[in-house]
Amino acid sequence: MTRSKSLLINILRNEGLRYTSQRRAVWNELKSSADHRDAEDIYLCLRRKKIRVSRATVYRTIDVLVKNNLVRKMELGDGRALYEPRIGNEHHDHIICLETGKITEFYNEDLEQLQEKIVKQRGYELVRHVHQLFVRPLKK
Amino acid sequence: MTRSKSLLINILRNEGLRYTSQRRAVWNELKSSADHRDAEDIYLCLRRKKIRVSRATVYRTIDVLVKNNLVRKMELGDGRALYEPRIGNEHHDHIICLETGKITEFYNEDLEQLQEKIVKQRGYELVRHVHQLFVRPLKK
DNA sequence: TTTTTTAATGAGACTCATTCTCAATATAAG
DNA sequence: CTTATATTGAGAATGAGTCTCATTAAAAAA
Ligand SMILES: [Mn+2]
Ligand SMILES: [Mn+2]
Ligand SMILES: [Zn+2]
Ligand SMILES: [Zn+2]
Repeated sequence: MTRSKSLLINILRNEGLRYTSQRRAVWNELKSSADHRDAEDIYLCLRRKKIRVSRATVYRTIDVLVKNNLVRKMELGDGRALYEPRIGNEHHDHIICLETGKITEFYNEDLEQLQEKIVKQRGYELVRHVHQLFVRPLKK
Repeated sequence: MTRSKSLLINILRNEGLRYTSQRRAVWNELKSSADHRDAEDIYLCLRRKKIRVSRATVYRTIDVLVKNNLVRKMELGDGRALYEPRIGNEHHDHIICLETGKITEFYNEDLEQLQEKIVKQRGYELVRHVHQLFVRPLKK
């Protein structure tokens, strides 16, 4: 709590930004999320908790958090972006069940290294990647 | 030419759809594309060639083509979807250069199989996947 | 071929997530 | 406490894509 509060303060200070109640609230909401959430969901949750914040500020704050690696953005192709906190949350990719909508996380070292190898071979350096596996439950 | 024309006719017939000049034009435009193109680009190219077609029809036709595996849809997270023909074009994934915007294609058998293994392990069957590597040129 | 049936089209209204504008407000420095 | 200015909220704007509906054109029927 104190840990991540000072985390946010430091990031804001570094960027020359102010530590406001809205930014604190958005980060609190996001960092305590178990699952992957969209901006509207965060906005509505904060409002329900009587926290005075606007959609614009939710979007603006999320941008700051993403830019500073506190939050990861993910797009599944349905129009709205999902977000998840990155603290205590190692890199992983996602399996999305087309039937239930359930999102499972996975991490595979070989896969990660293969990617690095593939881009290096072509004279590139890997900056980030998107890897999503859309699946259906196996029927037996 | 006759080959892919009858390809389109058969697909339309199968779906109980009509073979129209607009559908022919959109498919012709798309199938002869070397690179990855968005709907607006296709719309504008057809208009420039004096082909009478509307945006709505371009979108509707692309949907038919995607649904029938003549065209692949891809989203890079910048808001507009890109499309590429699938005939004479084996499965591949994409490397996107953040500096130049250049899109390179790659295919790696080990990677494809790893994905299958990963989802099977979790009781799923892989339906489709998105794999994009965002890179920067290696400076030496 | 001509007629009939019905799917397809075009123009533009609409949607919806996200971004922008700008006057009012709050933060942090002095 | 005062000042300078970054931040905020309300709602307008944006933009890719979808929808509506009157008109047009395939293609089946005659
Ligand atoms: Mn995740
Ligand atoms: Mn490609
Ligand atoms: Zn990964
Ligand atoms: Zn692949």
